[in-house]
Amino acid sequence: MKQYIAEKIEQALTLLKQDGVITGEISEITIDRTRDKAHGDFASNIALKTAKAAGKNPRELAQLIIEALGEDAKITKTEIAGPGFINFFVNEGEKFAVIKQILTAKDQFGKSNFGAGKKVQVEFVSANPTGPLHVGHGRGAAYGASVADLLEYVGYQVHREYYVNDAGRQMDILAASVWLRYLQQLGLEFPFPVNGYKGDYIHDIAKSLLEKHSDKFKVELYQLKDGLPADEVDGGDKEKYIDAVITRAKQLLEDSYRTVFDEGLDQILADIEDDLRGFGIVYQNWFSERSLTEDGTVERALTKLQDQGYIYEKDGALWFKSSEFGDEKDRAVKRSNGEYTYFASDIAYHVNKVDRGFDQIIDVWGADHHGYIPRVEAAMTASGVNAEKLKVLLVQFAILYRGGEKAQMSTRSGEFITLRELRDEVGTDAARFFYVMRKSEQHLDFDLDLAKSESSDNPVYYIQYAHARVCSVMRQLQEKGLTFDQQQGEENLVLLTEEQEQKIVKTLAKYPEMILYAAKNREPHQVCHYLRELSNDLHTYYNAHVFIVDEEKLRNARLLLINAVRQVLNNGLELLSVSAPQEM
RNA sequence: GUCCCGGUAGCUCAGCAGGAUAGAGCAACAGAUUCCUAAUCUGUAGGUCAGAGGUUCGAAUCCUCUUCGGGACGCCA
Repeated sequence: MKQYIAEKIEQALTLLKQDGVITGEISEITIDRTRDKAHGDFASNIALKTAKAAGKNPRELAQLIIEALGEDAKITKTEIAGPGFINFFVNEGEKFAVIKQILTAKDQFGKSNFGAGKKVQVEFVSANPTGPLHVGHGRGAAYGASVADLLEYVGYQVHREYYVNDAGRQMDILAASVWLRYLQQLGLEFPFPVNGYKGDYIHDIAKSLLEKHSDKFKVELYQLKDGLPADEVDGGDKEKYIDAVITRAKQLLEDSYRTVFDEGLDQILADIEDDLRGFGIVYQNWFSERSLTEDGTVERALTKLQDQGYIYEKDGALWFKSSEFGDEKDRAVKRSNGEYTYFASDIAYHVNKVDRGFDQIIDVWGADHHGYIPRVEAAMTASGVNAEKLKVLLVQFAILYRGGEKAQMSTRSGEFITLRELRDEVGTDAARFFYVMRKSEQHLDFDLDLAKSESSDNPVYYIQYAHARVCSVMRQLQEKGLTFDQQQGEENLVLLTEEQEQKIVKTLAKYPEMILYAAKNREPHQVCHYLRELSNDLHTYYNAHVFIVDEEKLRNARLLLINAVRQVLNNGLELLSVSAPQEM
């Protein structure tokens, strides 16, 4: 309907332009749903916006537009209001059309082909596989997944990808940590490095390494310790110490180092994948960073930049002239020790993304990485790929609260609370919903007590209960030996004259617009707010009127309406990967 | 110092491709159940939209400055 009115106005304006009434530019046509019923159903400010170009006062122009609109069966009345708004009153029967649309389209209602099949890649989470996902990763996971799902919903071809940082120093630290725990399990006694990974899961990985390979990777204590610098506890540098341990591990283990390394990587990655699947997230691809180095992609990407003169050497390291492309300063791509930096593989990765033919590339990053954006864009531009295809979405931190207190640390291990612990505590539904409830660039206060509570204060329960309530009414109908006659309901929708019914119809009609807006702006929180509103409409209606009335026509019309509500609640919840229970 | 995000009711937040009287939820207070789930609903109260300028017929929304809070500024990832 909104679209329909916009088109009508466009026609009217074209007409006026032909007649020479309007000479200047016509602004974009916007149609708003009115807040006040006295202002009709829809309103447009087009006369206000175009007044200057037309050289007329707004009300005068509005009158001319209305005249040019002509008669229309769907619109019962138009009027000029305030400074020059045009208010539209829509035919009653026309408003109910959405109910039939919902029940015909079912779970397809709200979907569209706005994206026209364009290929979009969404990369999110991409946490280092050095340990289980924690609650800090949860928001990026829920947000990235919802954005991806929204885009798919409106017709994009979406490719979800997890970039696995399976190379680099952090992974070496992991491998060394696993090996040291393995040695300790074999009876070697030595203090664990200050900078090593100390989580319980490291012991588990070491244990399975021991089970699979027995003492194959065992060395004597002197081989391990001799000649190593001091760790922090002994007055040394913890960074230098752990690097020396890594070097020693590689020397002693030789080819077996990779086995130890992969044992840690594979187990943690399997855990992450399982965790995310449990969180309702499935990727199309897990992209290995290591593969970029191994197949020479990184080398080629850097050579290309070098050939164009964007790489230079300083202090034994290689630098990319990102400052020539808008970055604050130049960035290192190869360290003086000969290893590529993370940035080097990221250059290769982003060029690779574009090469794979995506029309749009979306990276979901933590807000603390925002300073990283200019250098990646600089690298893309310097590499001759279109940096405008990249859109980085930043997600602010989520702070967990329990009993009014911050609860970032896990009470048991003293480490960060894992995502899995969170899901166990509040459930996947609540976690998915709470994480996307706020605008992504807004800090999120995640109230664990609220997420767990089975009360109307909890928006998840509130919405799910609205869905269950409709199902419950339908069960009641059956118990009373009555059947729902959809056909008769459709024929009698005009009987829905109560204000709560009118409100529901209005809210239902907004769903597709809301979805499109949310997708275009990558704002899944819009869906949350919408679902709460629709649920509120339903609960209000429920309390004000009985649906299963004796009068058959009215009864079926009402049941039709609440079934439409149930369908839309179901669609919205499904989009957020939150379940829509039949009963609670 | 530079850059990013934020400041809206006591609290948590919507609204910000400019539009008509700034909205929810929680908390507070007052109510509603012989009736489809009270896991619900209704009502009351609550505001210098951080502050100051500017653009505009019109600003919470756009621009500038100030201020407060969070974050980022590595040969880490």
